[in-house]
Amino acid sequence: MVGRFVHDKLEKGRYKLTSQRAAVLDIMMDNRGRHLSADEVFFEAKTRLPNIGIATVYRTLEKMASLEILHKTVFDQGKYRYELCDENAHHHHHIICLSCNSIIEVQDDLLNSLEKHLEEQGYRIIDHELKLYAYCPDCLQKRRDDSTPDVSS
Amino acid sequence: MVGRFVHDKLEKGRYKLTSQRAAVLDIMMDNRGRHLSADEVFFEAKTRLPNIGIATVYRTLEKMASLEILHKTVFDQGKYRYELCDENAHHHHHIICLSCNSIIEVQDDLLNSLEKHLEEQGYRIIDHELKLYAYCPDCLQKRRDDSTPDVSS
DNA sequence: GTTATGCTTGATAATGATAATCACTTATGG
DNA sequence: CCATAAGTGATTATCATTATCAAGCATAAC
Ligand SMILES: [Zn+2]
Ligand SMILES: [Zn+2]
Ligand SMILES: [Zn+2]
Ligand SMILES: [Zn+2]
Repeated sequence: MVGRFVHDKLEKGRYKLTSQRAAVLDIMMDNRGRHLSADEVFFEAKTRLPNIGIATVYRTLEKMASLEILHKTVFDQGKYRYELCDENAHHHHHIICLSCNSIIEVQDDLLNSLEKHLEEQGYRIIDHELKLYAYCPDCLQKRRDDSTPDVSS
Repeated sequence: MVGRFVHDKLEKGRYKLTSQRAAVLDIMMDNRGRHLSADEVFFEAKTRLPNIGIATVYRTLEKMASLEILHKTVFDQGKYRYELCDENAHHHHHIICLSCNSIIEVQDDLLNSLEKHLEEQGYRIIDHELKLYAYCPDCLQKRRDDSTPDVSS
């Protein structure tokens, strides 16, 4: 079920689409919008291919990242997380809730003016990664509820 | 040689300024603008306190980060890096050169409009971290020099 | 002083994510 | 079929960080 997008990139690298690689890619596509770690992918992959080895998962994730099929990043530390690349050029950014640790994606791209400023100073900007640390609306609401004693009890 | 800034934060946490902690802080102050890993700090600390243990360095860096004396982040992965916090509230951002891996600091803060936009959506933004990946002017110049054959030889 | 209490330290072991190794299997092309 | 290379699973190695633990050193009571 891999799309042309992924197919082309694999062929360009002359890599075979084995069942293991297909399983990993399927998992990533089934979890679009989430950011999975290698062990999470491995756990899910075991349910589809019980004999798959953890090393293959690591190798596949690494390879797909080098082909720019997956984007590799680190939110917390000591652990990489992967997600499907945006097919259309520019990637997105992330808000990480300081309370529930949920990761919300931001599509706004108001960084162009900053990039332009720096290009004028002689840099050639290739990519950027923005992480905003915040409290999400849900958590803020929950906090309000908690501090408002329930009158009915 | 620790400033009032650091002193106050230590006292607030009721922590003693031992010779080991002072050594680590001195190293961080002597390397203002750089981003040191635990082993780099340990190596330098050994020249000042030959008996200092690696565990103490880790503990001290961790403690100083929790007191917001040091800022802890990860540029490459699998390794934390530390730097002194900006005393005046808002922190800075980083440009990482894709060629020489140098880290250049950016003071511009053109992210306010994005933050404002998100606050309107119900988020409470606390902090952000921006990493720009680029080629620095030096590396771009070097590349130009290399591709221009030397006529005089 | 002596003693008790708790913070701090250094050495070392444990942990945990990822990378490397290696023997075995599976395409693929002649 | 045979040769070559790619891919896999199991296992080990690596490396940064954390946990453990006994000893050292304060500070404050006794
Ligand atoms: Zn939240
Ligand atoms: Zn994302
Ligand atoms: Zn450079
Ligand atoms: Zn910095």
